[in-house]
Amino acid sequence: MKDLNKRSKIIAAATKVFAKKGFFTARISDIAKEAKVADGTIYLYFNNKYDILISVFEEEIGKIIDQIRKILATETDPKKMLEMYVTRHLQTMKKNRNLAEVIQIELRQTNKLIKEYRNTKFIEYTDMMADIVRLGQSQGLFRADIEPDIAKRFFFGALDEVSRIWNTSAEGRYSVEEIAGQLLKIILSGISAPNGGLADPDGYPAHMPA
Amino acid sequence: MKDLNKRSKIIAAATKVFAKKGFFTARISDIAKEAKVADGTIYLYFNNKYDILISVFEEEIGKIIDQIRKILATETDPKKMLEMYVTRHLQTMKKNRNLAEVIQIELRQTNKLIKEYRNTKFIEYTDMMADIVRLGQSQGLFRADIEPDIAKRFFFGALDEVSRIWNTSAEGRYSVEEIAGQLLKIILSGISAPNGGLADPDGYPAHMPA
DNA sequence: TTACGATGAATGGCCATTCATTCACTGATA
DNA sequence: TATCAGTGAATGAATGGCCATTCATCGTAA
Repeated sequence: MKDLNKRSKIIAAATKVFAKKGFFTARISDIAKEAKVADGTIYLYFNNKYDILISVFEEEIGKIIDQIRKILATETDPKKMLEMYVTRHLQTMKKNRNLAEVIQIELRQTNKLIKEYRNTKFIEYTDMMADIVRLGQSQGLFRADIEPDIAKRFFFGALDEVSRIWNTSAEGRYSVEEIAGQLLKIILSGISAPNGGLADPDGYPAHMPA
Repeated sequence: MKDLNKRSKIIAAATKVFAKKGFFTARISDIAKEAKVADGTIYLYFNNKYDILISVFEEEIGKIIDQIRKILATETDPKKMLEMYVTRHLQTMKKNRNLAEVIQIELRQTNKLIKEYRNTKFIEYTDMMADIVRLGQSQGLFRADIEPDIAKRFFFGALDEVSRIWNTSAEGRYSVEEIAGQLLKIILSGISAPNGGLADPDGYPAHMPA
């Protein structure tokens, strides 16, 4: 039987190598060397280079989804949930820079390479955020004139860009907690209902979906 | 004299091709064909493939910077300025999908390829946003406990992710105006001072830079 | 002895880059 | 006006290097 453990060893190695060199400049032989495995061995576990990338991505995002699901289950307050999501995301990306980079690459390149591939895992992940927003809205805690499906993109983009910076520049000026705190301030006061969810004194018209 | 016009023709072609195929899968011959020029001609104007990418990026970002500078000069209210920045950015990216994609690629790949390259144009662009935030803070309009240098990343990330979606999925559900409006709601109520910039009733501690 | 995972050298294709050659234009000469 | 070098841009076929993928072979566990 093929060694399941070896598969994860390769995935771990690939994550590292992709992060460091980027998908295209990474060589299969780099991954093989990092995993302490022969080049050919990789093809016993994966169809081709793209397949490795996708596997890395899905596996890792899957892990995060599970973790965050578990955490969110312990909470019912949407504001707290948002806080948990953001904090957890940033913590994970900080701890695992490589993963953060692979997400960046994958998100922006794969759909050009493999058109058939619909990134369900990623959608699942960001939809969790949209669901939290919806929950908050139904409780009158979040403003009703925000579209959850736009908000989720917005928030994910913000989180992603922040962790991109960690990896790119050596900007260690701010701690995870500090950044998470700042983002949460903006997000929470950005979507909170002005006065508990009744009228909107700022005069923003409520959004009407078509 | 070398034809200056030809240089821009190549840049335009490269923008298109990079956007469609991504930097790495784009072939020089693709760009040449798109620009209606021989392969070799490209090397009369650029040193190599990366050079084309960087030139595309700087040229295009440069244009946006000039435009936004001009627009901002007509305004003194930081809230309005923020609004202009966001709207303009989204409009530009919507009108020129290719540019949006090139920015994505460039931002996430080049620094792996060419370590010497410090992306000053991009920094200049996002710093404009940080400056607006600072201005608003000095006038007591924006909350003082937001770090402009974190906020700028956050906002840029959000904008960028939103325009990524335009290009990736065929999500034409929302109009530019609608999305800009939503983002502005979140951003503005996210950083506005709770009560005109005096005390902070929400109990957020003011941020103290180290 | 068999079966099967692992190996890594060899293959083949791709494509950035080069460069010998062509082309187009200028202006000097008669 | 016709002819002829001289100049430098433009061309695109050929080169060379790189690297994903393959597969003949090896080692080993049952």
